[in-house]
Amino acid sequence: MIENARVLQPEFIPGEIKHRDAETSHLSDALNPLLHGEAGETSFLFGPSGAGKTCVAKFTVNQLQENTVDVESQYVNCWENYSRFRTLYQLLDGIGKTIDIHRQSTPTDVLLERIRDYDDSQYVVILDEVDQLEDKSLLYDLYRIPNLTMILIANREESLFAPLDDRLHSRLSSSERLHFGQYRVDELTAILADRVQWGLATNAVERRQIELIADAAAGDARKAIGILRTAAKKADREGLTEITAEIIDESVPEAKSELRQKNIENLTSHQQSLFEIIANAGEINGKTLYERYCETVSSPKTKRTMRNYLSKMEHYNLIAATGKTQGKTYKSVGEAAESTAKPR
DNA sequence: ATTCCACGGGAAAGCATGGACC
DNA sequence: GGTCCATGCTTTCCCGTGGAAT
Repeated sequence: MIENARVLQPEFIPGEIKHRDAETSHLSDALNPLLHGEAGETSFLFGPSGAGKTCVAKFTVNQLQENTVDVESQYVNCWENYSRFRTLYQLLDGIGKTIDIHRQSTPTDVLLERIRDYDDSQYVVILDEVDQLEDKSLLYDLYRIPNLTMILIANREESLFAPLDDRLHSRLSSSERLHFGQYRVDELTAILADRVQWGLATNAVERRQIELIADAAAGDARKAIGILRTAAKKADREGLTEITAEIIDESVPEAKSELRQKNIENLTSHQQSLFEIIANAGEINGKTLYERYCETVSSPKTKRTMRNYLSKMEHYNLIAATGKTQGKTYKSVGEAAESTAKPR
């Protein structure tokens, strides 16, 4: 059934973008100076997840690079590279200047300097999930590099601007800001239909079933494609030639837990046992959680460290914390908590 | 009003790693 | 090779804050 798995991957960028014409042309205007060898304007892309921000950014930059030679580009996910060093390292990687820097024994200043020294060509940089960046002053440093153009992506405008200091605030306030809304069901359906056409065998799924998926995704394109991918794989496994409504029904929660399982595997063993305790308890307060954790693990970390872990897990949306101070309790996110928290 | 204690930020110690030097 | 040093990352220590219990 699956003929081209690549187009079902979350990072796939199609050759044309549907239902984001205004955003795409707006961003492409901001990048226009690059066609004449000058730096583009700093742009901000805001909007909920799965609204096409990353896709539009990558697509527009790709398009730009097809029309001009002397532009380098790099995409950095600041969620994964949240430290100043890691982000800078990725940026250097984009211009092939990481040789002899693999080691950590290089001060971050040197990395920044090396980017600053680079003036072979214009450099476009997409910083995704930029609100996750620990040290926001990096944006200020990057902003001051003449031939560097930044495209900054974040979920909510406030979450990015609130922690910025005045100096950066005033610099960036004049930048281009693009707000993305959620996709409507018919828009998602069109996006999915394309993927179906490119990636699946003909007649593998009916229009009505595509709408079903679009509806279940609640405006989130990434989620929609995830469900489609899961459903197609499932149908393949079961030897079906068509994706039925039943398959889709089963795939919706599966697609969700797939991502979740991935996140869980990224945790250290200590974090995993914490997660299991929370999942099994349903809801638990900090004190008893720490007590049980100490019983479970052979050499437990400090209470303070546990809190660090917990905030990280909250960050990953694996658990949710409610209440403040004394009354604060933790619980795992999602219904199928017990089934996903299998010991390893 | 007072005490208690969880929370979370910042400083500092500890750890792993790779480079320079001998 | 062996030793020391620099660096980023992780963990711990320390402490102010503020809500809850007494």
